[in-house]
Amino acid sequence: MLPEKNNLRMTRQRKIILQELRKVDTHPSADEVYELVRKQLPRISLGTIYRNLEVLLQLGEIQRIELSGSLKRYDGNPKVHYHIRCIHCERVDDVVIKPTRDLDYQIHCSTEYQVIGHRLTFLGYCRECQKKESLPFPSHTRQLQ
Amino acid sequence: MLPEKNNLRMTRQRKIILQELRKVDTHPSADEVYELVRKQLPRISLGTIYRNLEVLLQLGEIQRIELSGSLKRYDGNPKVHYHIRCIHCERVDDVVIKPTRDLDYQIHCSTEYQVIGHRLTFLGYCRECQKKESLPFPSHTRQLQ
DNA sequence: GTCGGTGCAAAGCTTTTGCATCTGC
DNA sequence: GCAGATGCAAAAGCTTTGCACCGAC
Repeated sequence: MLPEKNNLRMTRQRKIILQELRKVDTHPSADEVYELVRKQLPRISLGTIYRNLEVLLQLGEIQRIELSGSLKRYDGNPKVHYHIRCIHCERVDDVVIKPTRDLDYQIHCSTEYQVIGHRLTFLGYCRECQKKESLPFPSHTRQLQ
Repeated sequence: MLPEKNNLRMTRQRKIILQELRKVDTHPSADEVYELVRKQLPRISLGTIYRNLEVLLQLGEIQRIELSGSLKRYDGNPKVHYHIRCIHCERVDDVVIKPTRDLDYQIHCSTEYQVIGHRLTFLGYCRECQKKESLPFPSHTRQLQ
């Protein structure tokens, strides 16, 4: 869905924010998007970043990942897919398995909710963090934050 | 796992916070826990709530749900289970299907992550919100925040 | 020309933290 | 009595918002 269809304008700022998000696979936070976009538009404000991320989200052009500790992360890939997050360094990667809607139907039947979809995020330690000595807790107490 | 095992003390505050969380199934936010506990301990501070929620989380006595818009919600049920969230009123309910670890193994094999577990949250409209006229967006543009 | 968008700065909210005092054990 | 915990208040994020000006269509 394109901005023009909703009385929205495709400004330079909006275009470059989307462009940068499509370019990376690091699932950046709003502040990281700000830093990326600032290389091309040094005078852009963080408020503009937030406002445009919200617009692009509502248009379905991007996704928001909300399981990452304190801040939200954005994903330039609008297609439904799953993520895996390192609970040590907070890095987020895409997961390659194919999403299913079977579960949604199952839940629709067992609750009174009108189910729209689901979010599935795996948690674990990434390759780099597995090598580190200083993992915060022994395995039996590891919390799935 | 009990506080005593970790050089931690079972203070009145900590005990009542856990008690209140076990009592409700509404997945309250930190501020809502504060309001619940204040009925019994009017002089407790919000800082104490946050510190204790963090301790109880690390002990595995409670869980934290982080998909709920701006603020985090807490669940007094420490067992692994899934949630469903209303994307209109932000209410969170438990889902009755049995969790599986098959997926974790599958992901472990297809990524370089050491997988610890997963979080699965369904999104939709609760019974009350389905009745409301003013749903924010037509169905084809509904975003899975 | 219009009205949506921007930059800037201030405000808003949630969460964390420093510190003196208190209290479980 | 000691170390962990608390209450209070201030600070620290992240995010939103008011407003005057700008620029896409």
